[in-house]
Amino acid sequence: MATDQLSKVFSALADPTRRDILARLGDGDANVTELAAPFPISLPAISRHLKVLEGAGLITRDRQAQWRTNSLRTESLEEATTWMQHLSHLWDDRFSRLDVHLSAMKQALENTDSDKTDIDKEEDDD
Amino acid sequence: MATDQLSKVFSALADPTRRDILARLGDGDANVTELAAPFPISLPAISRHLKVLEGAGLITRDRQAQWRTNSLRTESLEEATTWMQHLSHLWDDRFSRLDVHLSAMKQALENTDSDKTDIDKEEDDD
DNA sequence: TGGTTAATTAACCCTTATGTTAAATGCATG
DNA sequence: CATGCATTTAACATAAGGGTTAATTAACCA
Repeated sequence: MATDQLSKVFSALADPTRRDILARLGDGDANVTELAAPFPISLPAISRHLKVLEGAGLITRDRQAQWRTNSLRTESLEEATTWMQHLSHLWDDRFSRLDVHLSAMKQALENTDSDKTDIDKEEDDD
Repeated sequence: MATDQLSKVFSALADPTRRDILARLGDGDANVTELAAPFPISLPAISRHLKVLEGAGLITRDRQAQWRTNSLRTESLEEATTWMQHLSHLWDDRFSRLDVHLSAMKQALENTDSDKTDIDKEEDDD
């Protein structure tokens, strides 16, 4: 199993179901049953996915009554993003061909941060 | 196995050895033996890691003679970074709404003598 | 052709991941 | 206190991941 946090984060993000869950949480907190609804897999499976996300620091969970509210937490995500950008920049520094592409992409994102649709479009639920 | 590209990328990044390899490639192209050198694992293991990285589109490989030059390729990395940033922004957007609420509450708390960080999460959000 | 070097593939082992169903836990309430 | 609802844990099956050593492929060179 992944021992370091970065490995945990990437490992957590490697599953489309978990990415879908995160995207949904980006839209607002939700409990387990609500999160499970759109998926064809069992509740225990979702419960375990949530545990993985929590272990990666990507969500926090709050027991309220018999419900457990799940909330997005972006610190870990940012840590991972930073790592990736650092790598991109290493490469850019050597060849600086992708630099324009990257900057444009970043800028585009910053300009449209209220665009809250279709994060995860590859939908791999079999 | 991960079928979609994004899953493959994150899955590839979930392994510290593979991340180390990528970081090293950020410093310049290298062949398999060179890449394997710093690691305590066998050459076939490294070879397989490289295959995973290639499958995720994170490196390209070029057979030159009996050597295989491995090069970083950042497009996939950027795709993944974009996904993560998008998610972060979704959350930031939501959080900034919450922030107003928090500031108000903080102020209220400062007016009283309480030091508690007992902050309501927004519950009925949509 | 045969030898050397670089890298991969094959066959195997063990651990982890992901799913299932059934049982258990936690909590609210009649 | 029994019942119901939300969620987790247990026990299990199976697939995938990552490592090993041994054998194989590929390219170069004498």
